[in-house]
Amino acid sequence: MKFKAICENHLFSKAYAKGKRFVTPSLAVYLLPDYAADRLQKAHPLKIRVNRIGLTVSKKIGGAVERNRTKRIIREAYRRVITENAVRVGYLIVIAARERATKKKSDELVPELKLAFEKLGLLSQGTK
RNA sequence: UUACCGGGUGGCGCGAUCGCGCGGUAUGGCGCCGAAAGGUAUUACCGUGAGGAAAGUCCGGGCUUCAUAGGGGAGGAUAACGGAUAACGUCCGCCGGGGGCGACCCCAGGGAAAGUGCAACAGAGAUAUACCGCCGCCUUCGGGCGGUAAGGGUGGAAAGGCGAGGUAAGAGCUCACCGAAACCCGCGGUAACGCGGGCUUCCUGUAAACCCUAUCCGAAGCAACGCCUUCGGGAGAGCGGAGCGAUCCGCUACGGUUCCCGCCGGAAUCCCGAUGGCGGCAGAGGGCGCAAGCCCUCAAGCCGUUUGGUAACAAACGGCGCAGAUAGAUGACCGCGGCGCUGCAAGGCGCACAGAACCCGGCUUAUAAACCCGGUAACGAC
RNA sequence: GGCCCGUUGGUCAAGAGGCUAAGACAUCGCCCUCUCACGGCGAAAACAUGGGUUCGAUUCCCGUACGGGUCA
Repeated sequence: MKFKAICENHLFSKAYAKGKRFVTPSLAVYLLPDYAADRLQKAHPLKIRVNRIGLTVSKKIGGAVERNRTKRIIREAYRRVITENAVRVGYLIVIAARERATKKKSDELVPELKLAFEKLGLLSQGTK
């Protein structure tokens, strides 16, 4: 399951400044409606609306190995959340790792991420 | 057995399920994003996918650009000698010095006898000196003048050490022995150097102070650079000569491998800047094929064997010939096994340091547990 | 990814081989004042780290750690 990544710095800044925020013990999630969603939907070969997602792991977490591993675990948790639940699309999602995330297994992050998505109103009513 | 010394291997393994990057084959779309260049799916299968340090960026090389011969200066690096290497500040051997009972380890290890500078405090005096002392002379008996580096004390360093002669007292002033340094001769060694002899001299330390000597070095770096795209800006100058003229020639401003000399360019239309993109970036050559691709050969490199060499290394033969991302691909989870710690046991906990970014050769630093080889000392046994 | 710098009290900083390692602000104590401020006097407090050169290193050389700048 692929997802579109955020790489521009200004989108991160917007998400931090204007987006809705929910913080769990090991993650901080920022959500902002994606103004470019319509344009991206047209660009997509299969005409699917997608969420754009950005991962932030600061140097405070550790070296390159630790940070890569943390990003992989968060990505795995995100993948499982969106396959097990129906998630509304057309948003910018920035997930920042807090210091505890390094030691977690991906099983433990799934409920956290799901809770955050629920509180932010990302989950639609119908189950998949 | 205990305590060490030197070198090397290695960097947990296997199997399910889900998932990722790249390449390929099929499937599939001809749409969409973008100003353009350019980019792009879905699904299935196959192949492939991080390190010994990928790190620090401390050296060396390839590669690329700077339109350009050469010489000099400045600046930088290195420093016994011989070799290895594409090259190195690396590696090997050897010499000298220092440390260790020893295996062995450490050393920016040229020149202080070319010149300059510096040596605080202490001390009389730091490259030159007379404070105390010793000796001679004078004396108003307080001391003064002269000689003296043997003795005292200071210091990291005080005119080589010690004995005899010598002297008023002393002094390499003279002599014997010892020590050090330069030079010459002989022997050994490719050489640094070592040993022996001769002669001369007795000279503080510091060059990781300036400096001198020898050798080497152009500068920048893949964010280099090349091409494409769209846009913006600038320069196409002056003088003299030839020619009816287009134009040509010379000089100058100016520009350039950054300073100087010299040389080149002095307008081929060229230069500068911005925007985004592709290449550089995954070796080279050949064959087949419309193409995608497939096959063959060879290099760099890696592994093994043999030969040469004390060794670094070289040569021959055989095999392999291997990641290419762009918010940055190897993960998650489960089971079985391995090793270590803990525990009577069941079990529990842990398995390091750490992530390629143009590519190589080194150095330095980080690194859990385990294994292998060679050697030393002490003790014990035979 | 490349290149280039820096590190001295709590903070800003001078010192560039030897002296008690300046100075300012901040802190603390005393004086001044009815009290506070200002002012005066005094105190405490530092050379990032491991080696090397040197008689002697904060300074010179090498390594390490940390921090910063710059190039699209």
